[in-house]
Amino acid sequence: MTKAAAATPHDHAHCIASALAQADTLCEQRGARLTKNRRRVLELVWQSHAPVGAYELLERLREDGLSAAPPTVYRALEFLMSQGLVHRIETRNAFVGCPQPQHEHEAQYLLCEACGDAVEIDVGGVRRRIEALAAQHGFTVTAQTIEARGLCRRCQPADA
Amino acid sequence: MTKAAAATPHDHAHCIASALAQADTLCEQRGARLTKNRRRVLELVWQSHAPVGAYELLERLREDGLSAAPPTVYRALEFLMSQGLVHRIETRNAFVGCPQPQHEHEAQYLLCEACGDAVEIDVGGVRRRIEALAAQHGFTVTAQTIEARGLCRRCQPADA
DNA sequence: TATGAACTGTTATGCTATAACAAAATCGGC
DNA sequence: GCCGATTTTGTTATAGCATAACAGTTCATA
Ligand SMILES: [Zn+2]
Ligand SMILES: [Zn+2]
Ligand SMILES: [Zn+2]
Ligand SMILES: [Zn+2]
Repeated sequence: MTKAAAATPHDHAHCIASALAQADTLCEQRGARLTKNRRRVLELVWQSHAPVGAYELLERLREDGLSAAPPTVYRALEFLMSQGLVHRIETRNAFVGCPQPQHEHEAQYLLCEACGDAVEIDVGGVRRRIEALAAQHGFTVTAQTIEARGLCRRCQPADA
Repeated sequence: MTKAAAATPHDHAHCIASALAQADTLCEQRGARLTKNRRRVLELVWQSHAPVGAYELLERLREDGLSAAPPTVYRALEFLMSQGLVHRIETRNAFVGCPQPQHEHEAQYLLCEACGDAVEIDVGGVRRRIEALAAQHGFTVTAQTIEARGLCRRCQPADA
């Protein structure tokens, strides 16, 4: 790990297992093919709650002894994102698993600059507010990126 | 130009002149050194309202006959951003001039996917809403990136 | 004009992402 | 099961974005 451990201690094995199980179910339902590679990349993405770069995933794949090149990873990520199983963190050029892949959505994120964790949130109405204001400019919104950086609960300075 | 012309026809020469004049004044006031290179990069950034990549700026600098390498551009951009004269568009790895550099602020952007233009907006209260929700998660926000993509007024499909 | 601080030049390198094409696996109809 | 069409994967090469490191220059000011 290049970053500190996950901000919130918890049964992370459960996070991983749950994410993979959901992915299996969803892809089954949708007739999408969660192939071995794709599933493995998803599992690697879920190794932590901190977004992970494509080339770090590539290293992990290679540690498996697999033959892998950048397109291997990027294709898998493209598929996983198309299925809503993974989101891209624009301000980090990195990827993180989605805990709520059942319903399609764009995620909003809190990104801890100390431990690296990404927390997906839903700031109710914010997207609609932005769409409404955009409309006043004659602008039709099709996608939004909302990412906040700062310090998570566990990484607050001690004098808080 | 690699993109279509600016979405809104207007006296863009005025945009450029105004931006440079404001930059001169602000840097003067602040004792910041708006050197020749930095001023030239700012002028180049302002050639359009569409965010421009660092390497495109580099090309333009070289067309001036100047010796320039990537750090030349990135250093200038770093300075201009530190002075609030330029904002970075995360979802495009590109940079755009700020029309309101007097007061320090983080910008929110509408990005047209057709003509490339970036419109800086202020969605009142959205940042505070996000900060408030973050606080509920024990999260202290220090910076936010809010970028919406879609179609600007002039780029709407004809059947609208 | 000496001196330190800020800025710039230059070379090299690292990280992120995709193009292009060949090979293999998978699926559906026969 | 076999075959052609489609999808996925392998492989090589390259494009695009950003910074490290160090040397040289300019600038403010004492
Ligand atoms: Zn977990
Ligand atoms: Zn943290
Ligand atoms: Zn203009
Ligand atoms: Zn447009």
